[in-house]
Amino acid sequence: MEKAIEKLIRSGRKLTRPRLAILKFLSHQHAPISAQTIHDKTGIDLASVYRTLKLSEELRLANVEAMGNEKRYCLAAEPHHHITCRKCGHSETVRCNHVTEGLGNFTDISHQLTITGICDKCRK
Amino acid sequence: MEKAIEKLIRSGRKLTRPRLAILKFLSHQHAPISAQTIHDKTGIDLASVYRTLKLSEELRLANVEAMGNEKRYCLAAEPHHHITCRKCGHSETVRCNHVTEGLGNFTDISHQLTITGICDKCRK
DNA sequence: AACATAAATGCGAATAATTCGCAATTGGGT
DNA sequence: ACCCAATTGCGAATTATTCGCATTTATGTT
Repeated sequence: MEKAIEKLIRSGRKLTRPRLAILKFLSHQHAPISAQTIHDKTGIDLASVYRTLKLSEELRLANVEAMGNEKRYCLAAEPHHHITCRKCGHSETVRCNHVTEGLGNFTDISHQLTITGICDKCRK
Repeated sequence: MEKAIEKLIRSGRKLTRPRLAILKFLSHQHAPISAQTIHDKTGIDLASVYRTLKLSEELRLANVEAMGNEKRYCLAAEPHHHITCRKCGHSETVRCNHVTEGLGNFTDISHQLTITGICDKCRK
């Protein structure tokens, strides 16, 4: 989380109470989480949650994935992804060696790997 | 595309005109595309486009990624992903060896890798 | 080849997700 | 402690996605 806060400040933004609360909250999650849920759990205004998440995406403090019809976020800290059960939603962590240098004609690479499967509890 | 059609039929669904048109349209894209765009270009009713895309996601005929605030789809044909420029949106294809067998406690794996970067044209 | 019928479409209306506008507040420098 | 641009919170607006239902259409059967 420290890294995210640093980046935020280095970008010239203010480290506000809501932003800190959201980053802190995100840092405690073990699975990607939606704006609505962050709002529900932290009480921070939904529009502000969206603004912070959008900013976090831009500054790449957080990664996003499409789950159902909402976006879910997690801190882009250590190289990792999640694998999520398509039946029950249970998530586990998957380590990964991020590619960050270059790929083809592209530089400044960022990536998000969304993995789904069926977990052992759901496998009948 | 043939593979997608096969899967669709094997699932017991009808191979309808709109579904075929959408799959065909998707198969011609070189970058993931939104429901709205499919509707615009094919004239198929937006609700039907959504229904077909949702079904395609469920049957895993197509992969989805979150781009901006809409979902974008591409056929889940040969193992590949896209890398997209965060400035201009330009996409290129990235080959990949899909993991499909098992990962941790999970089976029946599906994954979607969303990669962004800055393309050479945008790199000043 | 026409028939029956469950599945799918198209349309309009509803809901959910996300963003906007603006007055009030606040973090970070001086 | 003061200033001021950045940010918040709220409500209203948009945009994305889904629903309900009458009509149409694939597909199996005669």
